[in-house]
Amino acid sequence: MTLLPVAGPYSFELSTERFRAFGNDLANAWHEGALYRVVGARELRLAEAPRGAEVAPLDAETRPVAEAVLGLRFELEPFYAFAAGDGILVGLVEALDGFRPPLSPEPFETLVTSISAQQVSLRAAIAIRNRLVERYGGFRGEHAVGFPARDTIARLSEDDLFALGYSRRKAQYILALARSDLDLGALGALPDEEVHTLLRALPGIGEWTVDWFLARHLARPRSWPAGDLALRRAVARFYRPGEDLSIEETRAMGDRFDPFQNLTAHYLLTGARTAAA
DNA sequence: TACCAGGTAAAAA
DNA sequence: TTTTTACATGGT
Repeated sequence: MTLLPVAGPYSFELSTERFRAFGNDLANAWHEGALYRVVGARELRLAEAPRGAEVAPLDAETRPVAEAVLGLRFELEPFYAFAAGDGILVGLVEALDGFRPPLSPEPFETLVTSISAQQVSLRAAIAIRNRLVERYGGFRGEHAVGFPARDTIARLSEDDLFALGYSRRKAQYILALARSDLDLGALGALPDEEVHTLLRALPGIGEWTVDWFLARHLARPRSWPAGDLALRRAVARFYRPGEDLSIEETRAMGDRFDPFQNLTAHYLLTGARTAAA
């Protein structure tokens, strides 16, 4: 299946950069110019279509997933207008023209992925998480494997997860999340603050994890993961070269990007990775 | 070989 | 209340 993005600024190359930056992700697999992801019992293939090419419409189950992982839910024009008034951002949006941050379409997967990434490098996190997907995943496509279902994980033991390379603490966090009675799908109807309150009641889910959940799953425009080490460094690189920014300093920096903190964070991170501007 | 990497909770001070 | 420590792995 091939998909041509909707109208408006869009760069397939930049918007999918994240899926190539930290090693291959079994649940969001990149292979020869296309992104593969399992939806239900099918494998979705997302690639850039030639201009004017005939594109088969997606069904109601796959379309929202495709739009999420391709970043199509973000509108760039208002952000670009805002960025024109910031001497640093104006260079970033020019260098990254058409970049729309991909969203993580499934809430349970989003949180397990974040727990996997706590404290360790993203390459280490992907390696460990890939073993979870390989061992307990759902439908196996040609390139991608469906992320393990919440109830599949709920039935595992701490030792099962420890054997994959998770710390015992993280194994407990993942089991507690899977077994909790929280309706993760209902969080999207709540304001940012209530999502924070509900998720942070779970062990192992702190401010950073919820900030990224709001940013990358719920696409909340004002989410600003000030505790994120890579974001702190990216902010410093572009706005305070040579300095190290504390979490508090980084949080304070977020105010100047209101109400585009989420897009700004993604442009700074991707800009730092791709040596833009 | 060390040390660091897109945190969090619990212990210690 | 604030600071320090343990955590397991992958990459350099």
